Amino acid sequence: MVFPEVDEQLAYLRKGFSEIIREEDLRERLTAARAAGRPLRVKAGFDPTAPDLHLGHTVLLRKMKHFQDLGHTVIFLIGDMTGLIGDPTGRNITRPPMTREQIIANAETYKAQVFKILDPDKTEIRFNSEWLEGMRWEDVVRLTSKYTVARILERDDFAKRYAANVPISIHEFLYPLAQGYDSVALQCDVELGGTDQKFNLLVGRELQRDSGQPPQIVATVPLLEGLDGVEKMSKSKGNYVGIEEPPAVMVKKLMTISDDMMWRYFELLTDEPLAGIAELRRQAVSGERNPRDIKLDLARRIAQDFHPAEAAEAARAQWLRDVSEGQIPEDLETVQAADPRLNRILTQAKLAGSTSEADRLIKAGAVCFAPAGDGNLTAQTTPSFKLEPGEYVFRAGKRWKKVIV
RNA sequence: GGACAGGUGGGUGAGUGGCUAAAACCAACAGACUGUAAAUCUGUCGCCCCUUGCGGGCUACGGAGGUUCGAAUCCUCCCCUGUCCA
Repeated sequence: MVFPEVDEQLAYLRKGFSEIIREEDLRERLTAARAAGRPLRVKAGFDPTAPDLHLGHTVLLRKMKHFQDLGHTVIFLIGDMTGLIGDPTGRNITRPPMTREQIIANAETYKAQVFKILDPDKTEIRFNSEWLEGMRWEDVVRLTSKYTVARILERDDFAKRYAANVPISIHEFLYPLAQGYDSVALQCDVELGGTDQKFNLLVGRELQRDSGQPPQIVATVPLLEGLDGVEKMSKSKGNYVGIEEPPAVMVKKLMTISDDMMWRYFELLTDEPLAGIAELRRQAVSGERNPRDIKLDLARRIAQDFHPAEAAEAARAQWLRDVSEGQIPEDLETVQAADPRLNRILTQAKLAGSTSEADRLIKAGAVCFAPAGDGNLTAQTTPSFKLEPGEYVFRAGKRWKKVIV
């Protein structure tokens, strides 16, 4: 195995991490690995419950890929023990433990998604139940004795919850230890994770040192803000772009980010070098290029990571046509409506969640329609307005449907 | 084991017998303005019905009962959370 020069590797790896603990150690480890012709073992852990990946996850996956590009081995660790136990943290929701079958099914879903970015030949997929499941009570107690309550309470989110009198269950203390133990079991050289994982990642160093292994290098990636630009991207917040979404949806969603956010997306989600990003930014600020076009190009590039180039380009063109020029979109979903009253049509077409909501939309002037083929949409603000039978194109706010009445 | 505090709409959080479908803020949705971005302004923001009216009905403040003409608000029991003491 031949690896690039250490300096070259370091430069390639550095971009996109928010912190590397410690960079000198990484240099040393890279040097030793190169001399021995041995790839580094780089681990990142994933939750078995969320096999629906979005761009937020890809920030980390992209860094994993970068290690692979340099010839190193990446361990995609699925923390299935958590899933087997069931996590009662969420207050009102009792999350039932997952069955082994579910976990295996989730893992398959992961593979399908993750290999859009990672190189399968350089990826080991592992489950932490492999070593955690066989531990005896005695082993677990010994593991817990390696850490103190005071130290574990240093973890930011524990500290905050403790201060705010928000419950913390004992088993939550066990997760950082389990995660750290994973590094011991896998003899990791490097562990990657989000900045929110820093504490857990550092526990791995302690436990490795304790068992006579050189402590792993810890590298954290920033958490990607979602489309709203404020909260971190997450499915439950609805501010996400899923990597399995069609290119047109990706582009449409990405175009709603603020101009400020797009530089961050460039940095974390594309391979554009920092100097290139700075140049684009200059062009936008100076008015040399319309920021919209730069954003559109960003959206296209991101879509292209998960779809063929032609599809991404088509999505870009479609956005311009549908959204920017305000034309009636093509390929509208067609729905049958049995009741000819306007508010019923909206609920039947799922343009509104309830009749009450439909009434509100209509009164707010958000609804207009036209017979199919006729480009002149007319607004209608009477909820019980009855339509003649026929085929119509409907718009409710930003959403469109074709409806047969 | 004992004493105390608390559980309200997607979130934070007011409200201690009728004026409360429930303040305020956030989120969300819509309209205006734009590059259908952001920001800003305006409106909406439980469900259902119609003759769409500042209309009518139903459901809602941890759970189950009770008091009352009337309860998120008072009482009883239960469940959950936190604090202090042991």
